[in-house]
Amino acid sequence: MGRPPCCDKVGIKKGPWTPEEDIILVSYIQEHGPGNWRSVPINTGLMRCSKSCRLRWTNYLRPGIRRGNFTPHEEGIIVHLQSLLGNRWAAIASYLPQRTDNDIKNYWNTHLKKKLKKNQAIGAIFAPPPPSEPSIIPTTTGAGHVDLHHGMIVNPLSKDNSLLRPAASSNTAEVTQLIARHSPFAATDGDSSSSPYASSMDNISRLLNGFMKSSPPQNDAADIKPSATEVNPLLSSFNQYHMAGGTTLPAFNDMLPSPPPQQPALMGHRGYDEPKQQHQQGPLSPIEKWLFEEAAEQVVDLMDLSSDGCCSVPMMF
DNA sequence: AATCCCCACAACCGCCTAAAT
DNA sequence: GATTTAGGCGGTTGTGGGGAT
Repeated sequence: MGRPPCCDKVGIKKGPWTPEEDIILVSYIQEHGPGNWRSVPINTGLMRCSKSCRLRWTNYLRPGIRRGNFTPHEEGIIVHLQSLLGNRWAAIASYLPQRTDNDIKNYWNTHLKKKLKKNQAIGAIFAPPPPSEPSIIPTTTGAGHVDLHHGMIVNPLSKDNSLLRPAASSNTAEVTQLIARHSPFAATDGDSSSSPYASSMDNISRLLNGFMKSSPPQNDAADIKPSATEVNPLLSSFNQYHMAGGTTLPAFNDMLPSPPPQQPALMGHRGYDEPKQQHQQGPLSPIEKWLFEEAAEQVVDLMDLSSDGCCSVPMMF
């Protein structure tokens, strides 16, 4: 009794969103807040299905997301989390609050997977890994990882990830802190994607600037800093909305102490109470902790090496 | 200059889950 | 408890841009 596709109604527009549609959507959400997506096309007159509206918002228009230009640190985090969680992009994205699952997924598929393959090949020639090393990192192309609870290899692509879940989220606070240690966000300015259109805050402010001519020049950076709200009136009003809803647009560091699901306040707006099935909070076992920290250090270090454009050291992936 | 090919990414599709009825 | 449906997520595809020929 599958649910029929929501979008096969006649008259539903598909394909790339236009700035005009974005304006309509943003305006509506600014007024009503995200959620109740079914009513969005009805109330706005957008010829889009609700799903498309939600996707457009969560992946591109939602304030606080960065697009493109993944830093080596982010790459490291993604690679590591992917090895831990498998292709659970939403879960991975929850640890990179400024990134969307779609973006991470795309980046993985187009860049990181290739890197891994390439460097795996190089590694096979130059630097065979010690056999006893726990293979929770770039072991591979993500074809397997160690289930921390059961000490077994789990295929993340398997439909049944149930074994993995507890391990992956056994202590999200610690995981978050660990990642925070390597977090690029506090210090690094991400610049916005080079894409011509469709870039989150850039977009929104651009859209809004159409209405508010007096908008000051803004940083190219799409990253959210507290000051961004001062220069971006829309963002400010978004913040007001978020505040009203019990959330705000915190700097990444502000979010760190609280793990998912509460952690990424932004994530709340995705609607994704990510790891729905997860969050069995509990202390990391010593081995988990060791594995995780060890792995993260290695990945981050390696990513640093690889980002230097230095080829003298064989990389892990 | 024209054509082809490859890559990156935005968007769609279909399945799953949970909430509502 | 069964059914319906909105929302969420991961996989996949379509398309435009840029580089190679």
